[in-house]
Amino acid sequence: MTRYYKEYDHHLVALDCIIFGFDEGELKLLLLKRKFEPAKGEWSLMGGFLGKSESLDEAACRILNQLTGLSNIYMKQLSAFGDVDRDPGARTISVAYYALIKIDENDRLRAEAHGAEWISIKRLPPLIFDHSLMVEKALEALRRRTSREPIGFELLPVKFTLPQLQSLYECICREQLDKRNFRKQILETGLLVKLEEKDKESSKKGAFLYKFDHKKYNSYVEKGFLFQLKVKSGHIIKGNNSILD
Amino acid sequence: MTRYYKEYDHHLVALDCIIFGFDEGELKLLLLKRKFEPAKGEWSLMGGFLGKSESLDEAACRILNQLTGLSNIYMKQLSAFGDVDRDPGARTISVAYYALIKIDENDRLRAEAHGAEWISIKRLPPLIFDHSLMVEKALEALRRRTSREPIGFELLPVKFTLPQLQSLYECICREQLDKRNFRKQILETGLLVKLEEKDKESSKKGAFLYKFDHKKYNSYVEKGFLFQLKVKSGHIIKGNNSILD
DNA sequence: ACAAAAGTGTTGTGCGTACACCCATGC
DNA sequence: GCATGGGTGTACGCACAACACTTTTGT
Repeated sequence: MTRYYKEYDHHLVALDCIIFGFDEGELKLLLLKRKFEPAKGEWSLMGGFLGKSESLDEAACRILNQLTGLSNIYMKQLSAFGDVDRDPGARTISVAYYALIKIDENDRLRAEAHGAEWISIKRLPPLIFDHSLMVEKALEALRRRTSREPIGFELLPVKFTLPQLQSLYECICREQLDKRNFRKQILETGLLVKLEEKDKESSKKGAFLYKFDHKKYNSYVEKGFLFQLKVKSGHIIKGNNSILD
Repeated sequence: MTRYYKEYDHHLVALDCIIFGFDEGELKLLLLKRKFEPAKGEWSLMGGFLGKSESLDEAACRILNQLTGLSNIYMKQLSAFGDVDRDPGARTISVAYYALIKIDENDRLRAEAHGAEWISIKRLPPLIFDHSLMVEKALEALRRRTSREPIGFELLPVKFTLPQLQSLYECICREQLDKRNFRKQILETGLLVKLEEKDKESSKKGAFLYKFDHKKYNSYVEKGFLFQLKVKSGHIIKGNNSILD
């Protein structure tokens, strides 16, 4: 189909996925040890190359699916990374995506079968190339988006407790929240449905389970209502003069 | 330098620039009529292709410079656009950047020499390919960023009046602002320096000129202070289910 | 009975919002 | 002298932040 633009350079285009999960009260990333040169054996994001007949979004979903077996996942483009020497293997433009997934046992096992591991963002190892930069930017994007959109639920099981939800928000925005204010604020939205069941995993008393009312949320969105959780959406980073957003 | 990844597809990578300016009380875009096929003669963003030995950021700056002659411009990456058929000329990945520039006479003349025109965002013509989508996303990004960062000053002359600044913010957030509240809020930041001079262009009485205190702002940023202008940062768009941010 | 986590209301205050009149100047 | 746009202060109400005790149940 190339009929025009013949005289211009062509480039490898890669996709890299920053895969967020929430488990054991910690925000985690799914990382893997690279299985090929260059940088074989070092920690890396899950990545792959763009094919001729797939869009960027499709390629990102394909790559996420390869590692996790999951589809229909919350996934957003983060940014393109295009420094000339970012990948020592070859000039490669990488488009990074971040994904939010609900970790469960199946995913965990499948990921481990691929040599992947869930690692807390508090204990990240050094990553290859510019992957650490991607992770940093993904965290900033996650924080900003959390203050505009109820995306926390993408990281929790369908049924979750309010203490769990609060703990997740505390991880994302890196500060303690007041239990009463948090519950009031989140319940006021009317987007949580209280269930009859209790979860007794983490306390003797047990905490009521809730689920997120996606239908109601979508109807709010259609009406143009804005969901705003008042949460620190991220500090300006010292010396952050990058041209990247 | 390609030593690895030989078996993967290579792609054309384009850059497209959404160039914002503010003039005659309106937010404007610098658009041009395409000079080559396909879609010759139609309205388009300024664009170009990524070369072998330049980063994405560098290429975007080069392309902006070609059209405007300007460098050291406020410019941020918006997003990569990668639908398979987005450009009928050939499979092309486009990375869009938005730029904020201070329109002055010189720029205007140079732009016109290239067949470019400043067009109000209220009167945009249809654009080629997915360029209208890019513009829409750039506007959303501009609105969000305006609420987090004092970027309005990038669109005004070095010396500007408060009525001018207010008018700019009103254009960006699409609502009338109260004069007294606006002035109070913006002056409270301590980031504006009042000059002795007045601008008499737009009123008999004349309005005092101010300049933005970049040094003070940078020192605030270093200290981690957050600049927050309380302005509508953009509505959720109905049916906006794109995977793109 | 005690430890550990869940659940529940009230009060003060600071910030955002609403609002109306005088001033300076050119024509 | 009048029309045009620039400049200024206050009062109210609401939404956010701070805060402590009771309940349940497993051991």
